[in-house]
Amino acid sequence: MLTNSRIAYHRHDHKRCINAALCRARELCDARKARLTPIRETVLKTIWASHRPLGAYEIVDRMSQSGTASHPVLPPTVYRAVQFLLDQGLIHRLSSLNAYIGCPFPGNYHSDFFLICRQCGSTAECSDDQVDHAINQAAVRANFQVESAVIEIVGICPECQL
Amino acid sequence: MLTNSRIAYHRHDHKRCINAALCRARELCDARKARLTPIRETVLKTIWASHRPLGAYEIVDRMSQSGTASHPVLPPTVYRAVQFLLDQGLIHRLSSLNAYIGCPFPGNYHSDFFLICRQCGSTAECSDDQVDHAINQAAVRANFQVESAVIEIVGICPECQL
DNA sequence: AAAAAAACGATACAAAGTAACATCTTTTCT
DNA sequence: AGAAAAGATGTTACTTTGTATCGTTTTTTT
Repeated sequence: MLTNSRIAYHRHDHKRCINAALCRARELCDARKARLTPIRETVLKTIWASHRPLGAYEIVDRMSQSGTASHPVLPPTVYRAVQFLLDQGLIHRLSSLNAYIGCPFPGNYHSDFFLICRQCGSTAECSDDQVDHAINQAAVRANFQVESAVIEIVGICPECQL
Repeated sequence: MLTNSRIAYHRHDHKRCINAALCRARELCDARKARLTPIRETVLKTIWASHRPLGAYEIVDRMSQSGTASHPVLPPTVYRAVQFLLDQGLIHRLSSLNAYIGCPFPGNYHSDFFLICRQCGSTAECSDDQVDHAINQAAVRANFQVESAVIEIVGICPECQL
């Protein structure tokens, strides 16, 4: 099972996470000749800077408040950047929260699901063959051709259980 | 595996589905002393009458157009009825669609996931121990305490594959 | 029949997301 | 380099989805 749950739910130097994510994003976009513009990078950084998934308007607010921009940041700007980041697989959307979270392993193709803490909001991403297999089995029995899946598990993370 | 996929994706007398669902709903609410009022019943019927999940405003529109009501049906009315039906387990919400669908086996406690056809919108509900088990295994390994899950699979249904 | 609780009607509003178009920047082509 | 095309951003206005609030009606309880 591939997961960032060891990190996501426990104390760690989050600045390193952010830096690593930005680095990796630059690498990937470079390789794909996709343009990771300043705005897109800032949106990605803003998302990563939060320990929990951020809604689009939270991103708008945080970017506006950070004061680094001369213009106010407007919704379409953020939604466009978010769409780019989704297309590049650098972030994921959590349907049940209308919110976005950074992908800890972009580039590697993977199916994914999320463990969302109801208490603190911390969210880990997982990729697991067993889960994929079980879903596929069920789909096959229903003669259903799977294309994509939204799997969002809500519960209590290890830290909040203490 | 418990599922209505045999029915949901194929031709059948849908009026019987609707009637059965309404009957079952009355039974359950009766037993629970929950009040299945005319409005709530109409909302449930409207949801069941559609072969695909319905958004709240689609319910508003269909109920308004059906002309049986003297007043126009307003959003809060529908949202309240929807909340009641969700509480009673008579319908489910599909987060990825912002839409609602009737539960084919209310009353029996069951975890559930959905197979949503990208083409025609038909959606089947499934309950499967293998899937539950795989998810739980993954959660245990992350020390995560599962409380609920949103599992929505998108793909192509048997009919639309032909 | 009176009091309490539950449901509903209506207005107004909050939150999430997008269409359209003008402007600016980067890339491409010659 | 300079012109043309493509891509990204700024801005306004709007659509869709979902709620808070409060007054009224209906149902239940006592």
